[in-house]
Amino acid sequence: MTDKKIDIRVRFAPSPTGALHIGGVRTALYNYLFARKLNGTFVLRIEDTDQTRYQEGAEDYVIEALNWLGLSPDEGPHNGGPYGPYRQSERNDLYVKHARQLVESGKAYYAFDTPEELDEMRNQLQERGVHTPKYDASIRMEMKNSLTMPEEKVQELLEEGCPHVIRIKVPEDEVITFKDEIRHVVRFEGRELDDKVLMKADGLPTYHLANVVDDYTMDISHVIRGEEWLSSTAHHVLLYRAFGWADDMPVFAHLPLILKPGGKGKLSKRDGKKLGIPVFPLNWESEGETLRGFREEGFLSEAVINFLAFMGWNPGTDEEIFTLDELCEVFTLDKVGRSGARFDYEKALWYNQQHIIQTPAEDLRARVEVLLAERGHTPQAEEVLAFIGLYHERVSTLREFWSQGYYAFEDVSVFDEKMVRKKWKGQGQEVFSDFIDLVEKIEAFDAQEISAVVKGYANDHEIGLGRILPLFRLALCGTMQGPDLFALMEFLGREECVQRMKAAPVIFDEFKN
RNA sequence: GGCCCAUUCGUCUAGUGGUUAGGACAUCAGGUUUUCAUCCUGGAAACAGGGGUUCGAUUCCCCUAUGGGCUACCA
Repeated sequence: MTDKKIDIRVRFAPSPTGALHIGGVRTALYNYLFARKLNGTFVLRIEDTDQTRYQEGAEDYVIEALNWLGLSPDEGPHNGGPYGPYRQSERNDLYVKHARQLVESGKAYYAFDTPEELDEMRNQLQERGVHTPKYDASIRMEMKNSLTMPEEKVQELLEEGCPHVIRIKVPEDEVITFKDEIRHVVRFEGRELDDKVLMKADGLPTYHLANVVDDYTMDISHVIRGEEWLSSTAHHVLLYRAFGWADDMPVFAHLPLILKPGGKGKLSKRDGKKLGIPVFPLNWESEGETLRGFREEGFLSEAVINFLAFMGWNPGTDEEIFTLDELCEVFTLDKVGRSGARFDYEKALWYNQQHIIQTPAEDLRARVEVLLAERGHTPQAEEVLAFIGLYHERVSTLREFWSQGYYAFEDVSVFDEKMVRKKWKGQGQEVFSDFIDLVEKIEAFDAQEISAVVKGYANDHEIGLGRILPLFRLALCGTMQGPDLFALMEFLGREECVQRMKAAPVIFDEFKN
């Protein structure tokens, strides 16, 4: 390694082909943690070399997602930096220059084969019994390229604008080995590798070329990416060698993939829809449908981070709950695992619950207020805080503040019919109106006082709490689940409580019929 | 099919040449609670299989099986 690589520089390099999915977020996270831990630089680079898959808004989505998660890049297309531009579509001159250089030095060549000719080649090879036909050393001398055609002819074709690509000329008898931080030494034989396209017919580079040129010119010290890139790393190593940059190659670290919860294969963007779970950080509108994100689903970014960090990494201790800052302190590449991890939404919910509990109500307020405002409620800050207090330890997502506690702001819309039938009878039913009168007369309407009065009365009249309290709850909430009854009554206030309790018998009687 | 990577409870994982193989989620059973949740206690639950190496392998090596990735002018 030369001197210029002593600084830690890592990059996250998504392509703007849609919403960033959770596997990409995990890759970004590990890059970020690694950079922070070692006082390095975290670069965002947009790999938009595929015009056909480009999607409007995807780049903004990536940046918004990273910002929400707290993984803001130090350098990138939106905030610049000394190594710009950070969009590959704006760096094309660089790729063209380097590709030509490779052709001139004999490490790459022009190829003029049409898609039809390539198909034909593959078909022929398959007929000869080759399972995976490749454009490689064994066949390249039979194709239409600058290796097989006279130089004048090549020049002529180039000048008349004949569609062509540039392919790497893979050295047949070279052995490619490289050290992976996570998988140790990986080895490939040159004869197994195909002559990958470096520059496409549309004049843009493929991932392989752009990636290597950018990582080198941006002084990237560590390439931390998904395992799906492990195989093509062989080509990347060849490219570094061809350019004469072998001594400045970044360190590679290939992360285990995130797998589907139940089925086979890696987690895909479709799985979210199929399984009803979020697989994106933020909502993403596409073709008239909304793909749900963790944020909109009611997750705290810290919980998503914590959950993701533990998919393929662990701190080596029993501790499980970490903030982003804490993760930055303890993260190391050598604690990253090697095998794929199944996406477990249940565990994600648990992390979220833990983080919600850990977050002060005041810090939750803004997001809960949004939730309430969506339903037309704009209570005072103090009231929101009291509401949060009621449900703080009971929710797994922020959305559950509403689904569990809507009746704190609106009339009960659903009554648990089965429970009503079970409880609206006998002694409880007989004395219910006595309790309404009792509640109506409580002076200081706070949880402690209500509890004392109600319990005292029940005790004096030998009424089982189990007969009367469930009716209170059903009248006020419609459900048997919920926070402490007396705290809830305090929140609702005397007037509201009495009103609901007076209305209840009529509703309850209906269920009886 | 070929190449590459991997393999500890259902899931995420810790771990060591000699351990009662540890934790967490989920699950089950108790306890607490006016309910549910939280919380507490406890239970069930794993080293893929076969060969080696070794006094001894879950741990090291090989093979098989299984899983995953790649195999595009996509990244």
